[in-house]
Amino acid sequence: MAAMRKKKAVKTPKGDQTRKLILDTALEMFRERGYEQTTMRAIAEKAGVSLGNAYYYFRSKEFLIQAFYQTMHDDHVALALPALEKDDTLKTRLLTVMRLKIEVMKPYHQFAGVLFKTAGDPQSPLNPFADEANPVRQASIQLFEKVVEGTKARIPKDLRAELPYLLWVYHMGIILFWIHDRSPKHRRTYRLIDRTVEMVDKMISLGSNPFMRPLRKHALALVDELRDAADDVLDSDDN
Amino acid sequence: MAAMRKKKAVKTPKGDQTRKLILDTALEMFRERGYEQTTMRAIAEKAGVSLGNAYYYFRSKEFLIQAFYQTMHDDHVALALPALEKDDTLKTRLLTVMRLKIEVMKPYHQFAGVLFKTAGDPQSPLNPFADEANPVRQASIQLFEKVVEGTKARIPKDLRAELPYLLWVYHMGIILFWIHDRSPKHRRTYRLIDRTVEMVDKMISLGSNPFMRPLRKHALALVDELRDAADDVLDSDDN
DNA sequence: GCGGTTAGTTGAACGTGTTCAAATTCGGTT
DNA sequence: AACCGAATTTGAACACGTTCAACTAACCGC
Repeated sequence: MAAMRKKKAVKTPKGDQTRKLILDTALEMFRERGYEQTTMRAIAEKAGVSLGNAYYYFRSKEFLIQAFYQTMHDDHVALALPALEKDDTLKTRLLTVMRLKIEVMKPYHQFAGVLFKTAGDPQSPLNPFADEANPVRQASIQLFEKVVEGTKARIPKDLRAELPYLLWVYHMGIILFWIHDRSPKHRRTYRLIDRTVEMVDKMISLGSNPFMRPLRKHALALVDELRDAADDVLDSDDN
Repeated sequence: MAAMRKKKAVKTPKGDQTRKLILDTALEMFRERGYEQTTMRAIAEKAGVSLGNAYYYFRSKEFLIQAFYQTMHDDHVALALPALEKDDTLKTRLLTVMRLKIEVMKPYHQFAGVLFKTAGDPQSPLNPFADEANPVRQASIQLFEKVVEGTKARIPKDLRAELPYLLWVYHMGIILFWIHDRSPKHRRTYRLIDRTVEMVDKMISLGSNPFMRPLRKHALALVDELRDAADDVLDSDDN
């Protein structure tokens, strides 16, 4: 009941500055040496603060990953929103958003392997799938709401309501692929995006057809159930 | 080139015994207290060996997870093979295998959260998706080969060839769901299995239809590409 | 300016995963 | 029975993530 959801320990501009300094330093070192190779001590030293101070702003090393997520998302939105002004079909809008996401994450490719380390652990507070209330996840889904909103395509209400979430899951899948993708310039990922966006677009058209109503209802019910199961895990609080 | 793939350090019956002792102790403690809460020191102490000795048999704590995978798989096969003698349709065979898998893993539900912790990290030698040569994965796919082999259903060659792998991926998805499933007696997972096995069966029938050949080719090509991308990651060796 | 409350900062200490050189045991050979 | 090399076992040492009690700085009402 009385579980607090506050994350930021920042209360003053001074703290904001220190927090940013530590995060920037950490991300820079993650980029250069990877996550495991970067120690909290090294981050603190390079940032010119004490070890304990780093823990004042980031509850654990893993929380730096969440901050990284947040940063990536902010950058992504900053690029995507203006770009979305121009596109109008669902297909082009989705394509734009997906490509920009890869663009934004590019510098962190070798570090990104850890992103999914906690994704499967229901206990982890960083699991983006298991925590309905996770603000990064919320914000991320919101972007896909914008992708859907802006289209004139006729999409049934039930599907339209679920679509942002579905697209978000799809986008997580693409990121998972990208993490493993070693092809030069991530060509494979871009090709996969091209192909799958096409497929997604077709499936939405198909699924919007009145004839598909029963199947669609069935499939959406299944999706709901999957989501419920994942979200039910917020019972246990600490640890 | 000269990368060695040996995992077992066991050369004598004595070693086998100690290895088993350590593994059994570890799994028992994982069951009771979970993975994080169980320290290597505690395992060693309870098993009556030294800390270093545990590391002689298991390169790291994570490798105990792989051994756990292996154990689960062995148990699963031991139950599944006899059961498969009786079933003959693809649907019933798959249903049997899936239910037994959950049955076997049941005692480890709360520990199982860590199973997917490394699943997303391309670097990890434990990632079952990224290591084509992983013997546990091989053996696991083999079981699904048996599921497919035993059916008389007409399945096109190209699909039949890929099907065991596809079913294995499907089964990993179910496990991921099960990990998050907090419903009493895992009812939700069993229901999901019932539903999805039905769907899988229908999709195989559908996909086997000659009319679907172009779409099937297309989809299988995509699957191949996904697999390639995951497997390409075995370039880097140590660390 | 002063006292007090909160924000921010420090570094020592602890627990845990991991490594390693040295010691011990084992199985076979002479 | 003595010996040798390999397999096994040991425990101390190290590095790193994390915690925490104590300290300092900043701010606010008076």
